[in-house]
Amino acid sequence: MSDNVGKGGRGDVDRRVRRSRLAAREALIELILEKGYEAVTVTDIIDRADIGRTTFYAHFTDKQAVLFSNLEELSDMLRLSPGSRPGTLFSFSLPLFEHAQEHRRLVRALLGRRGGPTVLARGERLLAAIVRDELLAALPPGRVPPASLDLVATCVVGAVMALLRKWADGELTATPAEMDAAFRAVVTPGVSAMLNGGLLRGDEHGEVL
Amino acid sequence: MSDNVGKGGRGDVDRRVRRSRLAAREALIELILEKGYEAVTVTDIIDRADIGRTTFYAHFTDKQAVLFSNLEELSDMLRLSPGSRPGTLFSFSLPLFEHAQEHRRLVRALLGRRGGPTVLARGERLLAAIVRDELLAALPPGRVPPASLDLVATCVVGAVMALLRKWADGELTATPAEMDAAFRAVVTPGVSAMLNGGLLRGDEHGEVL
DNA sequence: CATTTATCAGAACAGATTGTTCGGAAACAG
DNA sequence: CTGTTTCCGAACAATCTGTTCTGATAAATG
Repeated sequence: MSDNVGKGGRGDVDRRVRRSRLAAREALIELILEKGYEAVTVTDIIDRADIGRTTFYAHFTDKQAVLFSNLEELSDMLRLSPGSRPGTLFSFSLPLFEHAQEHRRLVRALLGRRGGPTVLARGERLLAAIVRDELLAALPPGRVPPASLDLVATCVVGAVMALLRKWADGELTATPAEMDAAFRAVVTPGVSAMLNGGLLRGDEHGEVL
Repeated sequence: MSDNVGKGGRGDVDRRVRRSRLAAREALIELILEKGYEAVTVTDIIDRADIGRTTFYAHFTDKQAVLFSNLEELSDMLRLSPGSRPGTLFSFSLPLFEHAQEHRRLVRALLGRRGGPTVLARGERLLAAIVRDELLAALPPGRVPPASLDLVATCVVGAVMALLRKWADGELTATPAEMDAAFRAVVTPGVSAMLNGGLLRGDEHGEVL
């Protein structure tokens, strides 16, 4: 059950299996976009995918398992091109938004308002790891990582994900370049100041300028 | 049904009604913290709250209705003290985090990982309105609101909500003051630069525009 | 081509959840 | 005390879930 690829371990899965699984995944995406994740039932999926109930439960344990199966496709997308021009913070941003546009349909189903919360959480964790690494890498050599590094990373991830979500839902019309520019303009000055200069002396939350 | 307070419109609701509704709300919170929102069933609620099935559906249409009923308590909490010392951006931040700590249990149930996504969306909208107003107010007189104001507001809201969520889930241990400081340190420099200086000319690595 | 093997469909199933309806008991208000 | 409102308990149809059968069918193998 669940996700076993089969005996060979290779990509040489039975053609029927591939067909059934793919049908279920695509059916779920369509249905999410139509009704929202919560409202989709297993019965809906097998009806739309035109597969038997038995077949479904032979490959997936849950509705959620199908979702995760789809998520891998998306997470492969995220794990691309670190780019990493060395003086540039958050170089993942632009490629991320660009690829999101190419796979907009999928992104919308998974990350959008109609998508499930679990996927969002997983996406956040994924991105958080990337951001954390970049922050550590961008730290001037010799500096100890500030205690508030987690806080900063959380802010950054939150900002990116918020942009991505609102864009996927159509509440935001912007090109990838615009979103990248806005994100970077908001976040980069503060972050690099913290990395190079003092971390966060309370600057007694008074005048911020 | 649903949410009518009664004839008087005052707080003079029947004691039995008050009792039943409160019992349902508190039961839901407990159950969310135990099992997560999705897993909670109406049967669970009425069992825990010790009210009849009929009674439940007499007061709430849905599981979600109970959730929203709880949300009002929280949203009242957010709609406090604009503070608004006039040169200070995002003055809502510290009070927000402080009040979140006071009502941590509620915040965790509603906004945390085990909470429902709908509430989160509503909370975001609420916060987005506040942020938008503050951005417009902080704009130097005469300047036209940049086209990317929505993008910026989205980033800011995303950062705050991300902090709040991770903190509620216990994945982040920080005092309200620390969270406020981190949030402000990350976001404020970039935002005020955009408001006062040029909007988003892509400071090097972008050539956006 | 024939055989063996694994996958598939269809139906039927128990269990759980939802939202509704009924009659009678209890709490409330005047 | 009397009439009204709310509550409870039970029972209900409808839906969804996850499992289990049996027979059909497609694929891999010799």
